[in-house]
Amino acid sequence: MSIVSQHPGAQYAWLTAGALEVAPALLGWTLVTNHGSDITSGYIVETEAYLGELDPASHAFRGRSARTAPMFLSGGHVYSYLSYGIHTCFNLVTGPKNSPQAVLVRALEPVGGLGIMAARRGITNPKLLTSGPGRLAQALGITRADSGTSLGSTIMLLPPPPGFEPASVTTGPRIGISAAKDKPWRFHVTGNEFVSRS
DNA sequence: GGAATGATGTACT
DNA sequence: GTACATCATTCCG
Repeated sequence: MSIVSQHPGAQYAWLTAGALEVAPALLGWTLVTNHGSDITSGYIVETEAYLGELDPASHAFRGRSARTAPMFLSGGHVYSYLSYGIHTCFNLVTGPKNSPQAVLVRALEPVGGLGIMAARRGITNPKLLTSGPGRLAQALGITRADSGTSLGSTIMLLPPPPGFEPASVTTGPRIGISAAKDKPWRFHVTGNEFVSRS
């Protein structure tokens, strides 16, 4: 049985909460992508919250543009963009419609489709497959074409498995930004070896 | 081990 | 023209 069919009723309504609530709550959820027969998945172990118009580090800080329009959709949509000309970064839009907020998924612990991920990444070391926003997007086959789509068909989010113990969460400043560096809006599973930085 | 750097597209000044 | 929510490689110690 595939990991997808084990969780046929994934619910996304809770993603309309604020990014600061959703970002830590996503830790331990499973992100799944399904491209034809290529199914890849991983536990979310690192996230960052971006608070839209209130947050100078957010792409939505200066308002809506063609690129950032998906951030203005309701929670449960996808916002993906090209970073540094090379890497795709994957975000989950949160909050109600026209309240631009998003959670950047920065690292996964690989669960399913390791061979597919390795082929997409061109490497085999499991620790380097999904430990970073550009890396995980490549491993899961997420591109800018997914920006503005909603969760459910190609990209899915599944609750933590039964019996999953809530992990200890470490909070700290976000990575790779120049504005609002003091805001502790990065969350990761304490001690997990797949986070992009400890 | 860590620091520096090139790659390369898009948005915005 | 400059900055950028990054990564892999190269250099130095």
